[in-house]
Amino acid sequence: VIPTTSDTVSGARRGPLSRHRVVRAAIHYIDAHGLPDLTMRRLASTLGVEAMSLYKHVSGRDNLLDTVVEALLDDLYGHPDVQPEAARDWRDYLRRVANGVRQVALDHPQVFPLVATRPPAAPWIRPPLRSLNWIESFLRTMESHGFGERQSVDAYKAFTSFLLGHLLLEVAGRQVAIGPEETSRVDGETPRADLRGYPHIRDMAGLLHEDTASTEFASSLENLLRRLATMRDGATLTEAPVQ
Amino acid sequence: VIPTTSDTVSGARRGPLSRHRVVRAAIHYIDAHGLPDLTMRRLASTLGVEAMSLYKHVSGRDNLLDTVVEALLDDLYGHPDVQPEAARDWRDYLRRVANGVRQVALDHPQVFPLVATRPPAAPWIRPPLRSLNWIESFLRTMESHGFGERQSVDAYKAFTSFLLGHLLLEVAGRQVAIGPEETSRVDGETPRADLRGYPHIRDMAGLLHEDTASTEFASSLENLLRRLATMRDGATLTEAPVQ
DNA sequence: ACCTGAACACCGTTCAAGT
DNA sequence: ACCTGAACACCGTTCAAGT
Repeated sequence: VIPTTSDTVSGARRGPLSRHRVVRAAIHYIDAHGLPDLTMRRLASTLGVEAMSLYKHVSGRDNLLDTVVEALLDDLYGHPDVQPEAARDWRDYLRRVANGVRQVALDHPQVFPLVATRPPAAPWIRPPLRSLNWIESFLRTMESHGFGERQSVDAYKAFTSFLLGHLLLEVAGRQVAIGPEETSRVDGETPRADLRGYPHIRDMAGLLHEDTASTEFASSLENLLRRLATMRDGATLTEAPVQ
Repeated sequence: VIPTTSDTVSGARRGPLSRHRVVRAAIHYIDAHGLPDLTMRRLASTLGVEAMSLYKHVSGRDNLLDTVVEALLDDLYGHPDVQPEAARDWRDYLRRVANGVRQVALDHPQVFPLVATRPPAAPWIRPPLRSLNWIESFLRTMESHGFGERQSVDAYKAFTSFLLGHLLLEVAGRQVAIGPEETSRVDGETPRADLRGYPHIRDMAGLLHEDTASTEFASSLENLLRRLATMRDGATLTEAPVQ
C-alpha cells in the first residue's frame, strides 16, 4: 500500500509519525472534541497508531499540552502581519498583535484556555505572549519607538493582562456545553433560567445576551493605547523610584 | 470513640459527612496539593471515608469543582466589605469588590484558575463574577448610581475582563512549580535561563522579575474607573445604535 | 528504526451489599 | 441512614518484545 499524503480519514496513516504531526493532530482533536476528551490513547488512534508510539515524540501528556500552546504561538509569531517591520508605529504594532492573538483564540476556542492557564516556565513570562521570542520582539519594538526599559516592561504587563482578560472571556462565551448534551432544542430561544428574585438581570437580559465582544475589544484596546502613550511620555505605571 | 470537632488530623472523622464539609475539604486539598492531585479517592481519604461516600453529596468530580467555585464566590458575596450599602459611591463599590476578589485569588491561587475557566452556566455569565447574586447586585448598584442599563452591562463586562486578566496573571506568577520538584536550590538566585539571542530580555531581566502586581492592579483599576465615569456621562462602550 | 502487547498503578463511577 | 467492597471501563506510562 502506497501511503498518500492527502488522506485525512480518521485512523489513516500517512508516512511516519513525527512530533509535528502529533502536535497538529492534538490541536485538531481539541478543536473538535474539547480538552477533557483528549487522551493519549484516543489521539493515537486518530493517527492510526497505538498510544505508546506517541512517547517517542513527546515526553508525556503534560509535555504534549505545553507543545500545543507553543505551536500556536510560534505560528502566529511567524505571521507577516505581526512582524515589527510591518508596523507603522507602536500603536499599529500593538493593534496587529492584539488582533493576531484574538484570531488565534477565536480559531481555537477550546485550546485558548490552555494558553492562558498552563503554568509558565518562569514567573515573568505572561500568557498569552508566553514565549521568549514574543517577549524579546515586544520589548525591542517598544524600545525602538521611544519607550524606556521600565515603560516597555510595564507595557508588556498591561498588554498581556488586557489580552488575557478579554480573550478568555470571549472564548468562554463561545464554549460549547460540556459533554454530549441534548442539542435537540427546537427553536433559537435561550432556555431562560428562572430569574425570579433577579429583577435587574431579567430587565437587562437582552443587553446581557448581546454579543459586543468585538467592539468591547477594540474600545478597550484603544483605551489601553492612550494609557500607554501617557506612560511613554513620562508617567509610570509602577511609580518609578524618585532616585 | 467520641468524635471530636476540633480534630484536624488527616483522615480524622468528625461527625457525619456533609456537602459543606466535602467542598471545604476540596478547597483545602487544592490549596495544599494543587488541582491535578485532587482525586475523588484522595479527597475521600482526607475525610476518613471511601470515595463512594462523596457521591451522596456531589454528583461527580465536575460538579464538585463547580461547587468549589460557587462556595468561594458565595463566601465573598456575604462579606461585609462588599455590601453595596457599605460603599460611599460606585467607585468605592468597585474598589471594594475588586480588592475582595483579589484577596480570594491570593488566598487560593491554585483554585482561582478554576474560577476563571470552568464553563459558565450561561454565555452572559462572566468569570470571576459568575453567580446570579453577584450579577444582580452589581447591576443594581451601578443603576442606583446613575448608570443606565446599557452602561451598567458595559461596566459589568469591562470590570470582569479587568479582574480576570489581572488576577489570573497575578496568581500564575505565584504558581508553584508543577509536581514534587527538587526544591533544594541553595541560594535565592533565579535559575536564569540561557538568554543568548534575547538581549532585551537579558537587559530588562531585573525589571521583569520585579513584583509590581499590586501597583499594576491599583493603577489599572483607577484607569478603568475613569473610563467608566466617561461612559456613565454619555459615551458608550459599544456604540449604542443611533436610533 | 519504529511500533506494539502486555502489564502496572492508578482513575471516576456504578451498584448491590453491609452495618 | 449512611457507608463500603467489589467491579467496570477507562486512564498515563513503562518496558521488553516484535517486525
